[in-house]
Amino acid sequence: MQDIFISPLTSGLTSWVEAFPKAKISAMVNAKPTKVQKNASYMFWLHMNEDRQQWLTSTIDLIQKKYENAKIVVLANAPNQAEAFYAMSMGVVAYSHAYSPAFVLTEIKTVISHGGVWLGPDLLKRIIEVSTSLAGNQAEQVNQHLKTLTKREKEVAVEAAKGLSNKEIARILNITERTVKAHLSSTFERLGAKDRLHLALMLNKKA
Amino acid sequence: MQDIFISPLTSGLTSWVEAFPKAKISAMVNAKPTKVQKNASYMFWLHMNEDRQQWLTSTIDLIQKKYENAKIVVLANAPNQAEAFYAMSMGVVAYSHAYSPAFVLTEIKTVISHGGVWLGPDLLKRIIEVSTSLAGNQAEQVNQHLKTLTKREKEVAVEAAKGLSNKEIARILNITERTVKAHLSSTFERLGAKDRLHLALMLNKKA
DNA sequence: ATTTACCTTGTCCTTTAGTACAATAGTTTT
DNA sequence: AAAACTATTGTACTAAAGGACAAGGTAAAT
Repeated sequence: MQDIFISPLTSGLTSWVEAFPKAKISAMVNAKPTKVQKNASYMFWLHMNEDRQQWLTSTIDLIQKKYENAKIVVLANAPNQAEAFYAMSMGVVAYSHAYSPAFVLTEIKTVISHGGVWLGPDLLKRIIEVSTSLAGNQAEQVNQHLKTLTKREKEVAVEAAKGLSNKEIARILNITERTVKAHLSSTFERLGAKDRLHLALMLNKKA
Repeated sequence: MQDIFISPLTSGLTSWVEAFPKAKISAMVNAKPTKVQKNASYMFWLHMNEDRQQWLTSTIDLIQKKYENAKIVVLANAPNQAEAFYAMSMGVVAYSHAYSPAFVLTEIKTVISHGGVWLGPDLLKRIIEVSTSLAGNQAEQVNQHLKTLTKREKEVAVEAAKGLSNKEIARILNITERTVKAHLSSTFERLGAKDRLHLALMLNKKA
């Protein structure tokens, strides 16, 4: 696998060289690669200075168009979360500090070449925090709530949380509006919700 | 670093043995370790069968209490996202399939021992999708909605979306309850919301 | 100067929501 | 078998919510 560092620097950082002595370093991606072997695989290490999101976007686009299956890693001078998210959403498979020591770089390469994705511990931790409080765990938390309810209460609760009125809920569950109220009342009590709006907020929670 | 596999199996899977021939395998964590060297570092590989969340929780707790700085990895027979999130939130530093090939296990160990955190590509991809679509997009969409409202309507709307009653909103905005209703009514019309619950769902949307 | 958009508040009325107090009947647990 | 939990529905009442109709005041745009 051929490593190519794209950086404004004329010579690579020492850690890069240490990790990958045979890597190429160039200022920009060769749009018309002279010899793109069929089975050759490329790993691009994009050196990211601040305020180059424009450049990042177009460069990644270019690489993805010209080089099939190329792995793209972003090395940021000043890593930041938003940029990392952005890069990953474009298909970048690793995001790390430009001054990461050599062993981290080789580690990254190991992970990447096995089809993995690499993020520094801090970032990953942050992502996990974010996601656990959001989507992933959301289902969990909702379940946590719902599991304290009886079967029927659950059914009523989820409909109510969608914004349906008691009458509508009654119709689709084929019970009386009064019964809906009964289930909702006990639901409120069990979950400590003040009313259906709070219930909805609990079950649609994003925090 | 001493590797300890905690599993109901009497002998480890072949990939485990291949990756770590010198690892110990035991059915449970030794609560009172006979010889916990000061500087010894331990890596626990918890083999997770389905429906053992209880066990997982208590085991992780136990390890964290008895072994300082121990790294904990979960190997799941049937990996699933919710469980992964849960485990990571408890401080587990890697989560993977129990039948991961040996090279993945060593890869995990490499990453972990350098202070990293390891997740399989699928899971990580999912996490990234989730976080980007949430953290980023959500605010956008809400703004989209809010910007069609007047200043005052906005203020009322956000309070209503939190679950406050008209009376409460009136108090904090220092206006009459009637005025709150007026703002809400026009808000409903502008945003096409049926009532305050729908408004809340719109403004708290997680998509 | 006139129109337009906001903010404010009033009264009146209808519809929902939610609770209190009860009751019947099936299921599960102890 | 008795106790506890669940599902169902009734009547009645209180309190919000939301709309209809109306109107006075301010500020900006035409």
